[in-house]
Amino acid sequence: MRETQPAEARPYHHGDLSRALIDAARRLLEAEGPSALSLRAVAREAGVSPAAPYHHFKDKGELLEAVAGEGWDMLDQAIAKAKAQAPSIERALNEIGVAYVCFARDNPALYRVMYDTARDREALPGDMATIDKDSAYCKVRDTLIEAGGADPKDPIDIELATTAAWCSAHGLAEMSGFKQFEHLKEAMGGEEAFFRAIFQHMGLGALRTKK
Amino acid sequence: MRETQPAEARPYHHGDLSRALIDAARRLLEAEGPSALSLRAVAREAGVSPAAPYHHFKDKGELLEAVAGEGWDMLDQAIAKAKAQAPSIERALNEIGVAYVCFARDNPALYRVMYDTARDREALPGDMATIDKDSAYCKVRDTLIEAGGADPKDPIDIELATTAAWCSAHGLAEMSGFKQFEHLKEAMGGEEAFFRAIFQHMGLGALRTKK
DNA sequence: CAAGGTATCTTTACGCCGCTAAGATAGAGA
DNA sequence: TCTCTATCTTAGCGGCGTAAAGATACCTTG
Repeated sequence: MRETQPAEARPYHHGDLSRALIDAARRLLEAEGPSALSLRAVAREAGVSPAAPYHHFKDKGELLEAVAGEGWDMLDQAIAKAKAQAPSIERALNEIGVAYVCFARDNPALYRVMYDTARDREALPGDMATIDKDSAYCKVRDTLIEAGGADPKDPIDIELATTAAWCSAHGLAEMSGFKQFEHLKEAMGGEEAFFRAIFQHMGLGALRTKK
Repeated sequence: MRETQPAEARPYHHGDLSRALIDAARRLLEAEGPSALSLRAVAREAGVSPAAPYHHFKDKGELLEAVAGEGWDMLDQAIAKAKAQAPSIERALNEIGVAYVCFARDNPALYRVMYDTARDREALPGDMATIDKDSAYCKVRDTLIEAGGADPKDPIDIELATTAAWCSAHGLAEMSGFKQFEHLKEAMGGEEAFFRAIFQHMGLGALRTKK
C-alpha cells in the first residue's frame, strides 16, 4: 500500500523526501507567494506528516536555504547565458543586468526567499558566505574588468564597481513589479526596454561605446 | 483604578490607544526585529488584550501601514535636511543618497516594514499610492533636474533618471548591512565613505563638477 | 440628572503555525 | 532470521491572527 508511483530509486520509506520537499516548496512558493510557505503546507503538498520534514532539515530556515540555493543556481545560469549571448563585451554588462532583473520578475517569490535567507545568514557570526556562491558575482566582476568599467589594477575599485552594479540591479529588481512604473514601461515600449533605459541611467549601459 | 499616568487627554478607556499601539510596534520593531512584531506582542507591549487593536486597525497589515507611514515621514525629513545642508546643487544628490542609505542603516527593521507594506499595497488594485507620499521622490526628481542630471524638457527622461537613482539607492540600502562589505568599508575609511564611493560608481556622485 | 446608546476593551474560542517527544514501521546489515 | 537504525506518524505545547460575544465606561439625549 505504498507504491503510488513507479518506484524510481526510493531507498527508504518515501524515497528522497528532501528533494520532494524542496520541489513542493517551490511549487507552493510561486503558486501562493512567500507568505503561504509554511512548513506544514509544504509537508501537506508533499503528502507527508507535518513532522516529517524535521528528519531532513533542522528547521524551516534550513529548507528555505535549500530552496534559495537552487534559486542562486538558476540565477547563475541565467547570467552565464546572458553573457554568452551578448553581442559584444561592451554590451555584456547590460545584457547581464536585464537577465538579472528578468529573473527576479519571473520568479518574484523565489527571489524574495533568496535575499531573505541571505539576510538571515548575515545575522549569524560571519562565515564566508558570499552573496552568490561564486559564479554570478564573479561573472559581473570579470565583465566589468573586460569592458573597461573598472581599473584592472585597483582591486578596491573593482570591488566597488561590482558592488555598485550589483546593488543597482538588485534595487531595480526589487522595485520592478511596482505599479507606479506601468506607464513608464508603456512609454518605453515594453518591460525590457524599460529595464535597459534604467540601466542606461545607472551607468550600466554599453560601456566603452556610448560613453 | 485606571489612572496609571497623569491623564493627559484620554477621551475613552485608554486614551489614544492607536497612538500607543504604533509606538509600541516601533519600540518592538527596532528592539526585536521585524519577525518578532506580532499583533499580540504589540498589544502586550501596550498593556492591552490581544483583541484590543482590532477596534483601531482592521488587521495587522493596517497597523503596519501606519508604522510604515511614519517611516516614510521620517525619511522625507532626512532627505529634506540632507538637501538643505548640501554645499552645492551638484553635490545635493550625493548627500541625499547618503542620507537615504544612512536612514536604512539606522532603522533597518522600519525600512523593511516600509517596503514590505508598499509591496503588499501594490498587489491591491492600483490606487494612486506613490512610492512616497509626495516629498522624498519629488525632492530627488527636482534635485536631478536642477543639477542637470536629466533633461528638463523630457518628462520621460526625468522619470527614468529619478527611478534609476531611487532604485540604486534602495539597492545599496538593502545590502548595506551585508557582512561581505566590511572590508570595503574599512578600506574606504568608514561606512559613509563607502556609500559615497558606491554612489560615485552609480553615476550619482557630484554631477556637473566631476563629470 | 437619569436613561439609553455606543465606542472601547476583555474573554473566549477556532484553526493554523513551528517545533518537540515518543511511538510505529520498514529497509539494511549481522 | 534478528536486530538496528533511519524514517515517518501521532500527539501535544505555546504562539499566532482573527472573529464573536460579553463587560465597561464615557457620551448624548430627554
